[in-house]
Amino acid sequence: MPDKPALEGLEAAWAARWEAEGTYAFDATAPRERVFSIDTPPPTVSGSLHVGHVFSYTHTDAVARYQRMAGKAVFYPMGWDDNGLPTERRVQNYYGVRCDPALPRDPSFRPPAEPGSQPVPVSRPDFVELCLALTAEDERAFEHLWRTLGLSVDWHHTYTTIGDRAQRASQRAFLRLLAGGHAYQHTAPTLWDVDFATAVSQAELEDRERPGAYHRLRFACLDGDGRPAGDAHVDIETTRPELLPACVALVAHPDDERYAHLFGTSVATPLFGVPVPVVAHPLAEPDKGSGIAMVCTFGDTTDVVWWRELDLPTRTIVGRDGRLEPVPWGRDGWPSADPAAAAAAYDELAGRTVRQAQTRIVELLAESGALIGEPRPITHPVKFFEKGERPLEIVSSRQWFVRTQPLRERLLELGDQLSWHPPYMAHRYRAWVEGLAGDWNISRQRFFGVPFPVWYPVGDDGDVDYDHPLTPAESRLPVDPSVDAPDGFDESQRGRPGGFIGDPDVMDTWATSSLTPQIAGGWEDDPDLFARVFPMDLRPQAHDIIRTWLFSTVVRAELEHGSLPWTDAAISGWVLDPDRKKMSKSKGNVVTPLPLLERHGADAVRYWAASGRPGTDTAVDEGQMKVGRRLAIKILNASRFALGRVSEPGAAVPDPDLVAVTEPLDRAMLARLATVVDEATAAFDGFDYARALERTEAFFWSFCDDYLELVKGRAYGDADAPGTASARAALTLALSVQLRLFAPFLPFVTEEVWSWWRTGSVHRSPWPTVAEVAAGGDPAVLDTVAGVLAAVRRAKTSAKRSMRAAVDTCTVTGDAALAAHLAAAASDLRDAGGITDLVVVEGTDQSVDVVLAEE
RNA sequence: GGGCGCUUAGCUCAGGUGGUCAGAGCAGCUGGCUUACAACCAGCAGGUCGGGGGUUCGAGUCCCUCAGCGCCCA
Repeated sequence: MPDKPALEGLEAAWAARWEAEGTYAFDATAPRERVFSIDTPPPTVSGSLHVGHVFSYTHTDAVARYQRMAGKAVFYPMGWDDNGLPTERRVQNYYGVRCDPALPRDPSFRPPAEPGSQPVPVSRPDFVELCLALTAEDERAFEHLWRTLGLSVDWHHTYTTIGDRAQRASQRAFLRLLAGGHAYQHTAPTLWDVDFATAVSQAELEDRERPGAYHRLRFACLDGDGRPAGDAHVDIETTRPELLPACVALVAHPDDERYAHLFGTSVATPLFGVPVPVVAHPLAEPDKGSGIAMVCTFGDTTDVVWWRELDLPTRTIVGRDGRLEPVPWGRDGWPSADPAAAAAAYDELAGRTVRQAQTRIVELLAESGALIGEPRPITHPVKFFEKGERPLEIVSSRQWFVRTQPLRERLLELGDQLSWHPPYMAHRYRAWVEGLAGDWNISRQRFFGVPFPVWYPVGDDGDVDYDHPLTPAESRLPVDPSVDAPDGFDESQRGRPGGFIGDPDVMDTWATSSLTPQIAGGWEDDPDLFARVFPMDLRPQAHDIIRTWLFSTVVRAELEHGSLPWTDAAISGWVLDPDRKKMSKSKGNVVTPLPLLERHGADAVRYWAASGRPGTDTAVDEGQMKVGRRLAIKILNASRFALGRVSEPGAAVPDPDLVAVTEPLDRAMLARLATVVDEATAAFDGFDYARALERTEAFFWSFCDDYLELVKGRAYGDADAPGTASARAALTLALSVQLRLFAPFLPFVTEEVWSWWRTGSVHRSPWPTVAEVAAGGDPAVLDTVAGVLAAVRRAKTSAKRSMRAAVDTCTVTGDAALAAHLAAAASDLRDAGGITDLVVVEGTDQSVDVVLAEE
């Protein structure tokens, strides 16, 4: 035991020791019922280190440490999410490169030393190499952070979301979805980000308010023979006049009297003379614009619904590059009353971006007289890719989908079966599942992801047969169809008639990370491990990704295993900046964690994090960290004092012995501690780490302030005296229990103190039980005595005297119970208060009268 | 527009099933070198628990309503 204990250096020393001794190693022989498995969120390693990581991972770590001490073999792996767009973007910016999948691999390729003004095109294999190299570096930075923070993960169980294991699991799961009819390929309206050149799923959407303008366009009514019906016309209002060539119908609400007479008739689009039907649908909003809308393929998601439900034709004009594509007017589903005029008008638009096309078509419409009045500015919600900067387009393209629509009822059931902490988070999931608008698009037109393990035959005529995909045997996985050839073919046949082509796409990042329990748990690769850890016990995550990560993981576990992936979901809040504002890179208020750890110490930062209640957004608060640091120092000092009392210098500290605790005051303290153990245990069982900490801490401070002061004198006494033996046994027990209660929160300082007098790690010692400290004591004894001691202190303070000042007489008035309490601990109270004469008077009122000795 | 959460001392927050629940820490103020700790200790002060209404013998604690803040989804 050091003379002057300190916190400095504990992190490095104990982190190394834990690693060397395998303190947090998972016992892979433990039966399932003794295993507690955690589906650790894999941090996006291409992102910056964020104090939010420290916050939520500390919550999980506290729970993991509790479960381990409670006797569970804790499966706590660490994953790295290196897959996907964030890594691509970081690599592009870091090296100044751009992936061009048309290029072949360049064996002599070296990345530019400095990013130049123009990105250097590189082949897909070379680009992927760069991604792997950079993420490896990022992973080391994260691992350093986690070790400094003291996460009790088993570093022998790590995984990535793009490594071979992840690819094998993702591809195997995909092949099974395909075989089971849960995955299908379809040319369908697809939300498309022009800048990223990729499809986007519903989960990645966000609405943003953008300025726009209603343009009032006049459509001529047609008679039964498709000729203009005199001057009859109908006006619609649209914010996207450039999509007029893609118009396939007008739609109004079925109950809208104004348009009822038009249902079933046709009208002609201005400029292009395309006959389109007027139809009724309840999603048309009578008080929006003129109440009748133009349906285009496709302007927004409502268009998609109308198109599907009303069985309308498809005329898409926006290409994947966000420009208007050529249109064969008068042929192939592009009817027009005057194809030449339509083509002439459209020639003005083709090749332009949607923005440019809008400007031009408004001019054309104005010239033709079809634009009624001036455009009317409005602001309205527009759909964006959450990472994108241009409004999404909806294009028609070939994509892989997972069928989620038929699962909705089952998914709601599963949501009900999952235990949510805090419970109200279940609403987020339910609302999302109930609002699902379509199946899950899992194709992404990107490069750094898990490829679809699929090829397509190329016919002798050179046409690709998408309807009969070629798939590999599971034993071949992982495969990269852009490099590997399908069974029965060789590489020379790639892209040739009679040969094959590989599916060029990669999977949505959620299609991979929705399998984290399977990837981490060794699904099919290590059946023994998998049987012991799956379904897992806990999914910890933040609330913003309930609709993505949590939802998709539930979908995959249901489709592959017919069960929930875990029993409990612990949803953490966000970390806000010190002014309680959401942190974001653009605001520049992101707090990085390492300086905080260096300034205050890991235990102190963990204390702050663990004070944030489950699900509650919490501000970065260095004040709380300072409190945590003081707590850690207090634990050092109080332990040094207690251990210095319980044995002679140099002698071993005796084992805690409840039987030796005979004094009522000592038993009272232990009885109080028993309730703390009870509350902390119950709180942890409900994943409420913050409550467990708060109870433990409150007890500890009163233990130091009152109990330690009260037993000081007795503990210094003759070792053979029963009172001294009782005090020493109680101190030993109380210290042992409190160190273990604090261990999940303050792993470094508790381990340090534990090492002074116990063998083994505090983190592998059993969680304290009520039975350890239940001596049948009456906690009121301690309350009463501490109350009188406080009154004595008050008297000294108000007399501006030192705490050492002697008290001539202390007269306590109270009922019989109070008198009994005082009698049981009178000697300790006199010692602690410096009281010469302690007088107890029985009476109905309660009071403490203190007469100080002369100075 | 719908859903969820929050609104308790200057600040950050606790307050399972309604009855010493009006609390803690920080900040503030006043004292004290007390042989574990001055990176400490002792003490003091501090709020009509967002507004209004209701249920009840009794409501931060349940119900309704209004207001503000935040998030999610349309």
